[in-house]
Amino acid sequence: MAVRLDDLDRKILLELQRDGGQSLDDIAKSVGSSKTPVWNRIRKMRDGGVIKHQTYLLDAEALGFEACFFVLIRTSEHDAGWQGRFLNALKSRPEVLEAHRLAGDIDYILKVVVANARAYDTFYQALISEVKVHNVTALLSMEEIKSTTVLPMEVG
Amino acid sequence: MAVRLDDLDRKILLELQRDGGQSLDDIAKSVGSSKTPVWNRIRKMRDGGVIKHQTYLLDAEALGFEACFFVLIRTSEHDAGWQGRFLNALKSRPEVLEAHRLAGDIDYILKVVVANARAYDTFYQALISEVKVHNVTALLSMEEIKSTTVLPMEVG
DNA sequence: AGTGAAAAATATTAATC
DNA sequence: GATTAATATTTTTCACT
Repeated sequence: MAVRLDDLDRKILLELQRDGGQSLDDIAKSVGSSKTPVWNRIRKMRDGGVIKHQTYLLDAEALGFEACFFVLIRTSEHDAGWQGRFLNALKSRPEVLEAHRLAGDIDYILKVVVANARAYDTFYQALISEVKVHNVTALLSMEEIKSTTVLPMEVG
Repeated sequence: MAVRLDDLDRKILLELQRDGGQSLDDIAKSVGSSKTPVWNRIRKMRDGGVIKHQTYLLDAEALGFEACFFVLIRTSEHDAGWQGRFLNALKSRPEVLEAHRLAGDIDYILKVVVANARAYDTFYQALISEVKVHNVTALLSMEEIKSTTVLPMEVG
């Protein structure tokens, strides 16, 4: 791990996460520094891979994505060929916003965002026809209570 | 919902999500338009709530957050008082990046990001001492296969 | 490593078609 | 509503401490 961060770095990261549209001047003021050091630190953290990228977060419902499912998957197949095909299937499908390989008796969890339950079923049928899975449980979100991308960093 | 989007709007949103650091000129070029209309549309979508906010996504592991848990919660209590306290507990804890109320026999799912398993246990003990829950299952992520905030929009 | 000023690039507004 | 031009802001570099 090459990049070492101090408290000022963490304050800057917190500001960038909180509002990525601020000017350097605003960030410098918030963190008690000035423009150039803030800029140098941001560049350092970007080059070092601490900052992955910059994006705009949209309102899924306003765009017609009314259904969010968490999908729990158990599989009996664990060979490399199956796993490769499964991973490719997940990566190629834009409805899959997140996918994790798990410890324990559930093997994978997915977060799938689609227009409605019918669209989920289409996704599901396509997935299981492409790769064999032993058991699938879909959990339907009724309400998004909280959603943030801000990591729980501690600053002095 | 007041905001009606056409194909150019969706192309712009896709670019903003893909790389939120591009200049208006670059976006205009990508979507086949010019600066001013792109800017007007972005403002309209921001004012209309389609664009929620702008942020920087960080590398959790580089910052020392090595553990990600999905937490499945069943509860026997469903009265308003309990629910209010539970929601406040989730919203006030920065380790909880996502929380959804579910349909079906599992009532809630959380995404919790912490430094390590010990930090998760601390979080868990604090949570259950604050609000009573019937059953908790923690799924530990071994590997993040995919992670994106880009919604699966279709453009012409 | 931080400060302040200068230069370059970009965002924002306005005028024009 | 799009295009181009004008202005204001902001980013980026640089010289100095």
